[in-house]
Amino acid sequence: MVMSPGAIARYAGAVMSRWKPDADGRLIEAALVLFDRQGYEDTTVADLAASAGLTRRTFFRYFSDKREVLFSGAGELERLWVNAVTGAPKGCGAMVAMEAGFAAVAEVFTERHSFAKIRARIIAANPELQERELIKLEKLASSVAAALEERGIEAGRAALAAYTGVQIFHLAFARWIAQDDPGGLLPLMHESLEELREVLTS
Amino acid sequence: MVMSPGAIARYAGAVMSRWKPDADGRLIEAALVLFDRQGYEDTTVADLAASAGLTRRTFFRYFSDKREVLFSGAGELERLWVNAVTGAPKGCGAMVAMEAGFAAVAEVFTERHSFAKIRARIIAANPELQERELIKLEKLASSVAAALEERGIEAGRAALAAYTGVQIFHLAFARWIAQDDPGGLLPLMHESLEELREVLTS
DNA sequence: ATCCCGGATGTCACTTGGTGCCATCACCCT
DNA sequence: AGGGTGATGGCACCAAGTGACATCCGGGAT
Repeated sequence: MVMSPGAIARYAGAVMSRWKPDADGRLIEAALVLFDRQGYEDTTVADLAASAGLTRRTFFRYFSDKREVLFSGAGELERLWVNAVTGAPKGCGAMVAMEAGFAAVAEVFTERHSFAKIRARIIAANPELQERELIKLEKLASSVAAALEERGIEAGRAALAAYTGVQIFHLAFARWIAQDDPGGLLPLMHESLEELREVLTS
Repeated sequence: MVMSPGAIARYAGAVMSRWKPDADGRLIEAALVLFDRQGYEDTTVADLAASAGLTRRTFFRYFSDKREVLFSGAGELERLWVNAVTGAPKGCGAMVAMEAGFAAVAEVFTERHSFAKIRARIIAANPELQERELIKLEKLASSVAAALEERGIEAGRAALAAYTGVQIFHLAFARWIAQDDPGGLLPLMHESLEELREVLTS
């Protein structure tokens, strides 16, 4: 299981507090287990909260809604990608800067292949969750586009590069989930991008 | 206002029935007006139903949920695009077949510019509606990909062409909404696609 | 030691979206 | 005349969110 920021902080020598530590992490863990076992629809927020030793009201203090418990990692992903784009070698083109994000993202996912598989299975089984996933990708693309603009790339080209890059990531991620090699995400992204270049120019 | 299928059928010589005709059309109309005037969140389904002379329960017989009342056209859009792809000249490449869809889609939207503007304003103001829009585009892309496969195009290339085409449509549509020329959608789509080719190969 | 403050949690009431079930009631067909 | 049909209304109910307030313990200030 991936540790939440809170979990790490408390693990690192914090004193025993009044409440069991890592409430958000426990909620995420409960969600993964229960959603996968009995389905998203058939799991109530009260179920999740009880499984984590909390109440409904407290769940909504950590996550703005029931779907969000599966998407807490989206912010981190966005930060990673944006930083990679921002830190790409000065003067390189839009797509090259974009691809710097590929590497950063692929690396962080290699240790989470089995986690990602379960999560993907849950999401694939429910349209509400797919909607949330799509809007997270949209947000990601728009942030990456902003990072490209920051590098002096014209807005239109930045948007095209960013949205296409995220689209490629999405597709490659789906292929990566469907296979068994946890390290194969980066090559899949590059292959997909090459394939797109081919399709567009043929 | 765009007439719903029911409205057209009844308009074409149907006899007076027990109920006021075009219930779904009235609900859509009410949604456009009320969502725009007082916001999506601050409009209840009961408000919409009352405005159309119906009850909450009846609303949910026409639309599976509150968001869906703004997306009844998605099916028609998908049919149009898929038919265009299927009917494209035999033997032409993936992207050329895709672009046949561009023309079909652009044409149907030229008469709905002001409608589309209002609708876009409503959607832009609410994340729930943006999510629904994104999943409709996803569904559109996947159907177009299937239509491309039907033409003998390999699955991977079909997916890339379809998702990219829909992405381009999405971007061009946003630009079209932001301007005043109701006929300019098709050129915008082609320009955006050309721009993408340039970004990808530079 | 006492007091107070702050922050994480619990409790409760309430609105709204969404659904299942049954009643109604005009129209149509035989 | 009578029965079927289909769109609608009414009602009860569950689950997702939300706002307001109470609680309760640890830590710091006096």
